[in-house]
Amino acid sequence: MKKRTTIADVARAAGVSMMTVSRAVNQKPGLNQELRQKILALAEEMDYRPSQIARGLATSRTTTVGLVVPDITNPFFAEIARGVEDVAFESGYTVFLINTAEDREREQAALNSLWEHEIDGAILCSLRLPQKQLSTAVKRFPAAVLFNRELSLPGSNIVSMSVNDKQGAYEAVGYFVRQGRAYIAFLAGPKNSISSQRRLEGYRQGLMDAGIEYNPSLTEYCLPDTENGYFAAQVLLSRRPDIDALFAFNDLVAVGALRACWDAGQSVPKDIAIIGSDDIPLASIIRPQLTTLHVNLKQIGRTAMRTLLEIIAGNTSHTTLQIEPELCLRETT
Amino acid sequence: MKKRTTIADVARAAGVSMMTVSRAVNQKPGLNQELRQKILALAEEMDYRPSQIARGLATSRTTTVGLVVPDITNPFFAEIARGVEDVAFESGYTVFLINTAEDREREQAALNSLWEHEIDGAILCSLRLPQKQLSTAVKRFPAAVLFNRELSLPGSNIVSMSVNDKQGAYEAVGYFVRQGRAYIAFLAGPKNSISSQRRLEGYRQGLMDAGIEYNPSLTEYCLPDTENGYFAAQVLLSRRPDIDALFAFNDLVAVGALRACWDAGQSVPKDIAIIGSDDIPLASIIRPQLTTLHVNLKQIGRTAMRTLLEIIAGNTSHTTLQIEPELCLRETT
DNA sequence: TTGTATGCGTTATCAA
DNA sequence: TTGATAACGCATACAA
Repeated sequence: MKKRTTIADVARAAGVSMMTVSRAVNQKPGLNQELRQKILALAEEMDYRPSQIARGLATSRTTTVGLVVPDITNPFFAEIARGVEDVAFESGYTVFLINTAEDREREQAALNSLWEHEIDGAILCSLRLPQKQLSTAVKRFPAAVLFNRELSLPGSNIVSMSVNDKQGAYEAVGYFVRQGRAYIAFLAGPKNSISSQRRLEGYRQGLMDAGIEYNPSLTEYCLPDTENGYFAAQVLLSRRPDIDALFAFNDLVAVGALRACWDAGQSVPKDIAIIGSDDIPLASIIRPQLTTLHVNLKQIGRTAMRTLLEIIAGNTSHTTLQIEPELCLRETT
Repeated sequence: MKKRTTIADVARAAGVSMMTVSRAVNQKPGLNQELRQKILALAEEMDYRPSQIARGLATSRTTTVGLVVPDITNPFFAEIARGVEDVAFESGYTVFLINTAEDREREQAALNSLWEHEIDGAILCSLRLPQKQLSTAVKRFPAAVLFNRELSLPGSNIVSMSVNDKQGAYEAVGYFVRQGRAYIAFLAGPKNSISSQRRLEGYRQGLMDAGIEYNPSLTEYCLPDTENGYFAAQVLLSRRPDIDALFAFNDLVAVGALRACWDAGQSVPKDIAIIGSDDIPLASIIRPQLTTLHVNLKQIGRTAMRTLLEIIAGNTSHTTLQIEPELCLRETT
């Protein structure tokens, strides 16, 4: 590894002071044009790159942000991450990625780590941490965007972004009801997930408005992947063979459920209709294509990062953002 | 945002010098046991966390690593990223994630950015940058692991990890031949991909050893996703309706090809057999399940990060690592 | 328009 | 076993 060229090296070579080099490099005004050009050329030639570490210490801005997700192998978060990183990159920011694996201790550790690294802001997705711990952790950051998790705090450096899960679930149930389905099951995802709780609300509301009584035996929790969706659906189907519709926590779970229906000899959508959530790429790759609640995930990521940049810049326009899912009809309903 | 507690604050509160606090916090020897405990308790109580920025400036170690991938949305890289991050997290490292979108300028910018942030090491996946630029960029890092890209350099701070793409392709072709297939096509992925070139070699070698002449009209390049795999397969099928086997750059492309076969009225595997690459989760989710070249992606990520840590620690055990893919027979052959 | 002094929070080095 | 001082590379505040 080569030793870094420092601002002092460039200054010496150019026969000027460090400050002059600093001004040239940072596009600051108050500096002769040709001198600026000369310094810039020299810096380029000497392969000079400012140390963000030193700069961070001097300015307490690090041009880094943190992105915390449960699991980057979940396409839902991968899409969001891509959107976040795209905008960050365009804006000169670098993003720390941390997976929490749905584990609270890891969440806490992630937050601590990001804090130690003095990030300029954080985008926190689907955190499970209790309100109090989350609150104190978030307050340490100059800026934060919370995705799928509310947090009412004084101060304008936090904004919450959420998918309207309740409304989405409500619409899914409504669609089933209009199809004449009567035994509507809910594969609820992780029990401590906020999204799951919200969808349960929408699900129950939907049933109620249709005059159907809520029955807990039609709800089953599971980890949000295909395999666990499959098992949970099996449990559901053996407990309640009369199920004729199934709303799933996400598309991964929905696909698992689809397999379970097949293996149980049920035809989809004839015997059982299925609606997933999120519209990840998989939803339109598999056959039958999955009816699902569509949201533009990459766009959500982009918006989250843009919002974070606004907070950092001190122009917080809003304190909460709601994304409305859209029922996308395909072949499983 | 609260102001950070510094080591000076703790030192003042404890009535000792900053160095003593530093020694306590960093588990360094030469310090009275009860004093150490007292300081640690105080630090905890005062919510003190060392600034990695300041520490980085003082030690020129930042406990950060960079991970560069073409696209985190591609499950292949998401799985690897998860493995990398898991090990990094266990080891107290935080990882910068950057997507290059298969774009050389972005690759170069990514490498520059990571360098500015003075990462301790980098894991670079499937870079497209020309040898020379890659070489000078990589030399700036204290340590680097190159995945699916060779680079022979003096110095022992670089190791290359590769999937044996050539062998994998060779085996896929061999399997087709043993099945009695004669018109074996290759959906080659991105033209400037190293993996693609290697697989082409294995593909040609496989044909040659079977006494089949290589014909360029049976090879088609495409971006490595399902949609582009679909289109490329259509091109292939209309140009050569006699195709009876198809080896794909990756599973995403293979699934696209599967659809194209169906839409062309071809039955899989009866009329056309398909073998994918990588064995991403999708491969066993779709029906028919995809025959593919299996590699343990998460494990690759873990190994990459462990290797990087070894280099950083100065115990480089090897300079190249080869991963052997394993033909995993499922329902498309 | 350019330069000088100072500090950011931490650790290395040397001294006590 | 503990502490004082310098240094890491850069930018801010102020001076020339």
